[in-house]
Parts: sequence; structure tokens; C-alpha cells
Amino acid sequence: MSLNDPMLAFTDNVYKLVSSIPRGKVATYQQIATLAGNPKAARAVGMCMSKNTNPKGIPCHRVVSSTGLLTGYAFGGIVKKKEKLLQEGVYFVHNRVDLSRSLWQK
DNA sequence: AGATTGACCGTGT
DNA sequence: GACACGGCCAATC
Repeated sequence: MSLNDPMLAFTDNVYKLVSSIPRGKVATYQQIATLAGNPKAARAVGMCMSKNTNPKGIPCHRVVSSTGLLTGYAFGGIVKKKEKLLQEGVYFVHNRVDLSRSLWQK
């Protein structure tokens, strides 16, 4: 079975996909949802993250909104997250991720 | 089983 | 660019 296998639970796919985002890249909630099998389930993706809140296994700081804006992430503030991503080599434009360059492409 | 919630997205004004 | 509205989905009362 593969990551985008519909027989897996949606949350399972989300979990695996997010944890496989390479360092220096970011993915959008919608992208994760699409890869997980439901292009419209971007919301559900976010909920799953908030439920787990497991930075050790899930790099949720690499997941951003479609506009590249850092939504969610309450581990000390958005600013902190931005610094963290910058440190990983993610391109930023003011307060947003430059999706055209740092978007995770499978 | 029904209603509410939430780390969302797209469109229109 | 900012704000409002509606839609869509899964988890949680």
C-alpha cells in the first residue's frame, strides 16, 4: 500500500505525508489533503495536527496554508516558526513562505 | 444520530 | 490587500 492509498485512514495518510516532508521544504494543507486522497479535506488535516501536537514525529511547522501564511502553530508564536523554517533553508517573502520555490514537490 | 468545532480554501466585494 | 460568506471534511461533544 502506498501513501495515497484510500484504504488507509485519512489521518494515517496525513501523518505519514507530513512526517515525510523534507527539510527545507514546506507543504500546504490542501496539498497534504490531496495526497491523502481528499483534495477538499484541508480542514480535517489541520484538525488532525492540533489533536496530535506531536512535533517530535510530525514536523507540523512545515505545513502552511495555501497562501504560504503560517497559520496555527502555537508553540511560542508564528515568528518562532518563521525563524525555524528560515534556518532549514525555506525561502520567505516578508511573513509568508515563497511557495514557488519552497513548496514540497513529490 | 445530530450539532458543533477547527492549525482551511476559493470567490466576491 | 483586507474583509465577509459559503462550502467541504473529519474529529469531538
